[in-house]
Amino acid sequence: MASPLRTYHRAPREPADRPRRRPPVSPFREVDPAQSFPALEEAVIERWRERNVFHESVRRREGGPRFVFYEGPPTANGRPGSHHVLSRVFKDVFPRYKTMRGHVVHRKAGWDCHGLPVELEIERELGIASKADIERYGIAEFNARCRESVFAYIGEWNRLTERIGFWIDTDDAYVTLSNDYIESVWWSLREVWRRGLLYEGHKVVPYCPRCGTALSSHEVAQGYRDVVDPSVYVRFPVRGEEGVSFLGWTTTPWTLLSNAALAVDPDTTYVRAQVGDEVLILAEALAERVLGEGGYEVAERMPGSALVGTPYEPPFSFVTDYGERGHTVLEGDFVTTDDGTGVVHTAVAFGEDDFRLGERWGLKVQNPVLEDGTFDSRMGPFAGRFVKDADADIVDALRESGRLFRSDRYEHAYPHCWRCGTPLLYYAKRSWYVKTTAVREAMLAANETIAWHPEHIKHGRFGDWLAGNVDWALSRERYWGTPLPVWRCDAGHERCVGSRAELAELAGGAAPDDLHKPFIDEVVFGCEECDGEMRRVPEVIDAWWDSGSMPFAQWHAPFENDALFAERFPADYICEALDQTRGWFYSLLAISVLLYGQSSYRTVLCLGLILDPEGQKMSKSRGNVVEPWEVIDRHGADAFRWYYFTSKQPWDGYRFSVETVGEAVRQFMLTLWSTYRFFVLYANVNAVSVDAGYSGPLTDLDRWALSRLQATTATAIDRLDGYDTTSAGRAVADFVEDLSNWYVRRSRRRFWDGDEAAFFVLWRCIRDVSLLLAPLIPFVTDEIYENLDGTEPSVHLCDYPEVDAGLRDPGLERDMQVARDAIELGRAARAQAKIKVRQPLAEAVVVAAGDERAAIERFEPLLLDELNVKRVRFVSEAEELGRWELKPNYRTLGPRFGKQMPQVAAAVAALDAQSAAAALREGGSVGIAVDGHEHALAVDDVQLVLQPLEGYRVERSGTHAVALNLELDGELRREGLAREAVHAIQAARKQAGLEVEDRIALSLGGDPTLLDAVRTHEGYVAGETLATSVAYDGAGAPERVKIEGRELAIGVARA
RNA sequence: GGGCGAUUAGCUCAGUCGGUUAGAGCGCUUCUCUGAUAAGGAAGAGGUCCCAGGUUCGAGUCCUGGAUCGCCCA
Repeated sequence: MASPLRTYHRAPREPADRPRRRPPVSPFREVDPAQSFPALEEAVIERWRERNVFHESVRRREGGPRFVFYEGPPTANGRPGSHHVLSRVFKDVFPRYKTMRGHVVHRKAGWDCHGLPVELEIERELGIASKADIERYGIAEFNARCRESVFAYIGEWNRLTERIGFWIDTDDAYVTLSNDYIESVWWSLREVWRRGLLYEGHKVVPYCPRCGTALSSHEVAQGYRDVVDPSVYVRFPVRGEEGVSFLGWTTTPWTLLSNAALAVDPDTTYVRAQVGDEVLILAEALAERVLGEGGYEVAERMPGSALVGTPYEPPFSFVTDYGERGHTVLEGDFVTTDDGTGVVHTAVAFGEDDFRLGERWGLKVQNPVLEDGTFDSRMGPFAGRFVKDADADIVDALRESGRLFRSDRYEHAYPHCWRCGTPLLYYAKRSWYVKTTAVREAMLAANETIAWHPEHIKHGRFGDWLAGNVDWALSRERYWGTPLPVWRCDAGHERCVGSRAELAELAGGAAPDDLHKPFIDEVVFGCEECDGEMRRVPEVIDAWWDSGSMPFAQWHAPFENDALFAERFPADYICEALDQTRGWFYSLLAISVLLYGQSSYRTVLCLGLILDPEGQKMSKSRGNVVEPWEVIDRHGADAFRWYYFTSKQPWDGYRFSVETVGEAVRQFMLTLWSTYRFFVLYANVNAVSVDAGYSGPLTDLDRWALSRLQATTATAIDRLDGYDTTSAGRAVADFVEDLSNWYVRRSRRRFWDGDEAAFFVLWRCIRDVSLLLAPLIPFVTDEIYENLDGTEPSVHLCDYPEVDAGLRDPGLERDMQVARDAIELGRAARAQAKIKVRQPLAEAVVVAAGDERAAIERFEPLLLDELNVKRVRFVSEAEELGRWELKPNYRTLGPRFGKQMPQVAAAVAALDAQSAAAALREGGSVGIAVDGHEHALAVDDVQLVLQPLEGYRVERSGTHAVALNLELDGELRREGLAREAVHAIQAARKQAGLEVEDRIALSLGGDPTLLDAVRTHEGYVAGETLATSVAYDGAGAPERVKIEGRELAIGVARA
């Protein structure tokens, strides 16, 4: 009797010899299943170098539409970390994508060279710690060392940049320290100056006493830390009134040494509170909080205005001359009753409110603190001490003098120098400002033109920041920076120099070879307005102005390259971490609005922080930093990139470790790789060549895969256009999953048989996936492309796939989904019945009607095979398997009935479900009455849910269900046993160490029922196990297994 | 103290316009399959969708208040 089972082995086909449209792409290079991705990537990099792929990818698009990318310059004086990898791969992916979409994307690298961090590094190297030390050491020498140090790690940066596949032109990088760059920056400042927007002001500024310089607001923003400061309540005795004191409050006791006045709010109610035998004056609203409930009695109430003018005794008397109104109570509009006592201690030189109050009332500015943050010689025992360190002793002194009312600890965020960590002082200083407030409205308008990702930054963090904009504190009293190009004479005449030529002309010679300090300071010239001598002011500028000037300064515009600048302004895309909101994102916007009245970027992607797996920020001090090389060496750059691109929306931050990247490899990269390997393996085994223009017959499964590919392509394009790698990547990953675990699994036999259509479809899908993902994971995709196609020298020189509408078949995709659902139901039914898939069953009963039935019928062979059943029987009515239940479809009925929904639901429940279901499934309608009105419900208005009857092996989902007939006859049983035997023989082959293609002589023995089953299906068994002969004399064969309690002895020998 | 964001299974994350049975992957348990796979398939366990109010016929989703965490600012 002929076996009903097919034999799947065939001899490899001869290579096809018909004409091809393109060169043969087979045989393919063999693929190592245990390929090391890091090693593969190194090889791909080598190939990119040899073929000059990056530059070629740009060159080929010259003349195409332009996509402008600006590189936010990092500083190369430290090692790059995992967070740099994050921003660099996101900077890479969209330029790559746009290039494949036909844009020309020039990518000029840049390095940020100036600034305090660089100076600090040198100070550490030299073992010095103050500006005086630097000047002693020599500014020329110091700056020379800074110049070297900014490129100390450039080799490492370039190595990492190349290794992670960040394509950027590092050979043509802009550097902010070059004379050309500085000159462009000067030009920008001169433009600002000419419009009267660059001014020197005397303001209280956040000041780092260690670095000896003021900080801009966006620098201050970087350095808030939680600290515990003293919180002291101090008596300020009313002069001439024994036992009566104002009660003041401060968290900076060191400023009490220069107390100049007290401030009260004129409209707030104050009280004289009797506490024991003393009287304290403070705001009524705060009395209870400060003095305790019942701890005092109110002796008198008065408005703050009644207190103004009252003289008092200051807490210390080192300096007493604060002018006429010194040490009296003043009116202050900033006084609140939020905390403290409502009586505000004022020290003119420290604090913005204090300073304004002093200006308003003519208080004399006495600043007893030197620029290094220590008290000057007037301050008695505190002279020479750093102010913050003196707090405790000052509190002690107050306690001894009886002035201290209470001392607590107060935890709050206080700004620290973002580089050196020293607590900042708010300190009255002269400083240069750019009047950005003059263009605030223009900045807000420009912000409207920017596409922010995530969107909430636009009107949230960034918009708020712009709305509350203050003038940009531009100057730094430091050494290594772009010199502020302002020259001034003793009479105060000012000249801002906007170019080297202008400077040379003024100085009657050449501009210095190096525009930095100290050389620039040697340039002196005569004043045009008086006979004075013009000397440069000593300051350098905020390095953020440098980086924000890159749109023009990278080209040395406007001195040259005007055309280049014009065509590459503004940027289409920039990307940095979220902390640049007030950094580069701001400096770019502010400067371009000042100079050009528009934003210098159209789209900006903000990236989140890198956290460790516990959600803690990664920092050297915590020791939880993941070094990028660790990840790259272990899992590879593609895995690293893939993790960043697809694990979540990038601005939410990453909980990150080497292991989480490994998970990305296992989940996706290996699936892709083994699908690819499968293709190559069988293409080579069968010597199949693929015709890229194959137009022969295709199965539904083939057309399904190609349709899914088109849908995936459409999604990828749509999402990448929206700067969303996360859903683009996930969509492609879903497709690869379908390809691997459905298309390939369902098509295995066709691949064994060398089926031309199957090879074409799989080839096309994998090749297209390599194109779709090339911007995201540029290495492995290039490897795959190279092997499968190779028309171009690299995948990165290809066009991004377009959607081929002709291959789209949404109906087919829907039908396949229905069939897969039904198969899943059947498998669940098998699992429930505990019947192995190896055991064939006679029948699957499927409840389905209409489109669903058509879909399942279409894929009946799939169903038969997946469920290992002999036939499918459809029943359109469910009576046999269960009962229908009717539920209202809220989605359609809700909008129609609104408030009446509960009545509708009741009416639906009251219907006779079986007859209603029958009517609806035949396309009819059913009527319900609501409030006396008749309404017709169509099939979409209800959900039909099948409730299975007891005692059936039924799995159901919504309107369809699958039941299995579990009855086994002798034939089914024999077939099941034959399959079990094959399973056991395969294991024995493996055990015997045979290769998969080895032919064997098989001898079997043991239980007669088993032998009978094998005899019946001998052809099948022999075919499956590659047996050239089967003997039934193997009672003594070495391998013994039990199949359903019966013994089988197996002997395999290489034939 | 203010602004912005987040909070969904043990973990990492989806969840569309508000629609009534909230999903996936990983991990775990059990079973299964294996002639590509470090794989695949099935079942199971695992959820007060941070809490409390409110709007609504109906809230994970919208509104208000609060909690916790992060960032930014004072």
